[in-house]
Amino acid sequence: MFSIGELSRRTNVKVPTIRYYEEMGLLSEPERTEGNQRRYDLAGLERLSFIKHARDLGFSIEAISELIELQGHPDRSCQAATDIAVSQLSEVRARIKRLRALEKELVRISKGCSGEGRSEDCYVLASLADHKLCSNEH
Amino acid sequence: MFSIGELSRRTNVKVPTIRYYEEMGLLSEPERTEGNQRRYDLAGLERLSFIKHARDLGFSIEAISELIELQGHPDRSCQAATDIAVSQLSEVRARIKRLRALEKELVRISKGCSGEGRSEDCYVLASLADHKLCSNEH
DNA sequence: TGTAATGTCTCTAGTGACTAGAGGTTCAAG
DNA sequence: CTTGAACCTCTAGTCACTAGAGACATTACA
Repeated sequence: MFSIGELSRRTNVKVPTIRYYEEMGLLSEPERTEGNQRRYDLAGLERLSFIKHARDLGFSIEAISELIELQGHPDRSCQAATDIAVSQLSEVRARIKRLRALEKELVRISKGCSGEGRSEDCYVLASLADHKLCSNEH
Repeated sequence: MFSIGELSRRTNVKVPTIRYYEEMGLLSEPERTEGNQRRYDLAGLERLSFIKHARDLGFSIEAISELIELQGHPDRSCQAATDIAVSQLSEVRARIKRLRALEKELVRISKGCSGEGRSEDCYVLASLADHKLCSNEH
């Protein structure tokens, strides 16, 4: 049995975040000491590790809720879990694509100005003011 | 002179967002009709286009504030503007890097499960539960 | 056993960048 | 002059936390 601080250290999830997950229903309410402090067991640790890992991979709290639901029903089909993972993947890919366009644009804008001139003539500011100077859509 | 709705249509920025930008100090308070409705001129339109473009490129409201500050002082050095653009660029690159790691991981996890089995044996769920199954750090 | 330091409790409010909705007023077209 | 769309302000909600206040519990050490 460990305290919330101990759990925090072992999972790298901050204490208030653990309490937040509990409030959101991702973690079931743990046992308490006589003095009302939370005490966790191994199952609690594993559950939190699962959540942490999924969050690190960018899954939303809602998606994680669904995944946990599934874990609780080992006999059910795991199609839903696969769907969630696949849709998460395509979201990540979409974000990458978008960021690459931004990167290109920012490189172009940054290169245009040495930072030595007066802001009146700054290419960075001009580029932002006038979309027509942009090389691609975004 | 155009109304807030007209401005919204021309810039593709939603009406409540325009009001929000005004509240945040990005847009100066426009003239009003006798009936208290906002009326914008060309300067207002250009200012909002600038903000929109910068937001699309991922600049924060705060960064945009600074850029607008600079625009208001054409005689000042534009080093600050360049700095902001460069740091934005490196942030974008960092995000891309991270997302690419996640992408790789999600591909691996998704491939591991056809979605046909029972959730008990699902590789997606197993991967999330056990970080050791991961191929890389994240 | 006493005490001090650290940890934990609940609760409220703040973050960023909006978005939604209520309830009321003004404008432009016909 | 009427109707309906657009506009006004204000409050509250979103997501996933984070920060802080003020009170209570636990632990380490003397």
